[in-house]
Amino acid sequence: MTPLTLNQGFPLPAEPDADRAGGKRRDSRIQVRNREKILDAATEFFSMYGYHGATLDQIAGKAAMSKPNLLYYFSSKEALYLAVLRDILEIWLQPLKELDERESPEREIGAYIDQKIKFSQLYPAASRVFANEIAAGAPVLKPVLDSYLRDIVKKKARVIRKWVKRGELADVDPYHLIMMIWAVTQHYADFAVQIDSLLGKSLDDERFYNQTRKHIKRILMRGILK
Amino acid sequence: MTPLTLNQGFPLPAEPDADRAGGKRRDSRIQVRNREKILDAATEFFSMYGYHGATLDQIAGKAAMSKPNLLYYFSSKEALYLAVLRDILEIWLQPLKELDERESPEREIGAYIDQKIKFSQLYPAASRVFANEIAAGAPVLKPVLDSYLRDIVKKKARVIRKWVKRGELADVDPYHLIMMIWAVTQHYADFAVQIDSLLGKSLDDERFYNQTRKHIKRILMRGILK
DNA sequence: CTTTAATTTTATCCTTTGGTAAAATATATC
DNA sequence: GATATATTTTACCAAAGGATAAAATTAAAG
Repeated sequence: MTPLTLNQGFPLPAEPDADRAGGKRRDSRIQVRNREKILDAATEFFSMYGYHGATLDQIAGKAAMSKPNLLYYFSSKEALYLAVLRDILEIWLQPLKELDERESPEREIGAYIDQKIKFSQLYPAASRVFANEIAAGAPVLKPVLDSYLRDIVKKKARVIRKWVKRGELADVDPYHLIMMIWAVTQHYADFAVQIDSLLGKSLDDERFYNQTRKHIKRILMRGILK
Repeated sequence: MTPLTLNQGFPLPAEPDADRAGGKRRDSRIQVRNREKILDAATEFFSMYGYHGATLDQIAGKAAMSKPNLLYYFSSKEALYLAVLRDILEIWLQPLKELDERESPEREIGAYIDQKIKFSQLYPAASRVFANEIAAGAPVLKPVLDSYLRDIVKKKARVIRKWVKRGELADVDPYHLIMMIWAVTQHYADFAVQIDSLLGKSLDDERFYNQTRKHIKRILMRGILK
């Protein structure tokens, strides 16, 4: 059970030293390296088995250390999960922040799609952890969605609306447009297995990656440009 | 742990009496009702916590019976999960099968989008279980994806290609098109929490449902029609 | 070198959870 | 209503898994 009760406010964006208890020594080389190894392993297993399904033994094993050793770096499974999510959210959200109303929508939205697809290519496991968290009802991320994400999206919706008003974009709903882009780009990471079954391809294949990218852009752009 | 080893062939489509052991009596009224209650409860919890995170106690509780009683109807957690997946796949796949090359792409693809969005509205939890299974690497469904689904999609890709050849559709890749439709329509079920955070709306709201449906169709259709 | 602090290992605990056994109760059939 | 069968409950078990304590080892500082 344990339906995750970490909603005690999500320190965002990434406060340095979020976990380490008191004011210990500074990040030793080994400290940094081990935390990274753990986070990588954790991302992999959380993405495969979800929060509940992943075990500290697996993660510790993959990170080549004992479970108590892992717990030396992250005080609990939940703390580790939280750290993973924080890292993901950071890179996941970055591209949206860059939408710039002073540029053309063609250029800006095109670049946005490119960046989102790139994220799916580079961090498919991270994408799945995120998807999992949301599908599970966002037990941990809910507060962030309700505040941080909400604000950014609202702001960017305004940018899109401006383009529409200027007549540079068809009359689309900004929110639905953003969600369509999210949906399509993330799909290639979250459903990679399915795509592999159907096409025998993955975004790792640079050829397929580019074909996918262009195809998505073409259809979406045709759909929204005037 | 227990990374799900049920890949011993997936009896599809839905063989009657897949689980019940020998040749017992026929489905009594109570048999049917209880199985249904269990499947509903299981879908809910699998969708929230994933296969590993959901517990038989939770599911049994929701279905208003004891855990051993549940195990009387489904021989194991895995068997239950499999039954849930089978039910989902059935309805998930149905609409695609109906794509008919003799009709216009506008009508057929439009209808397909409608049906997929309807599925997201009616069975959001089921959609999330499915998404979860795929994101987890499809430990159970992989064989089905590789055979059954693969064949159907291949067949329907041919239909789409025919439309392109006839000049009724822009030059789109059939596979990417199908996946875009899946991505966008499922997104509204799988990421419902996120949408609720950003918009305060869900597909349960008939108004929002229709707005979403029309919006998706408009953009996609503009993107692919000649 | 010592001494102190950081890191790792070993042993262990306690709860949760999938699953079983067997008794008890209900339901149906003759 | 007696007998057989189906359903449900109660009591358990063994394994897994998150977490802690404390000893052992390694690294750093003076």
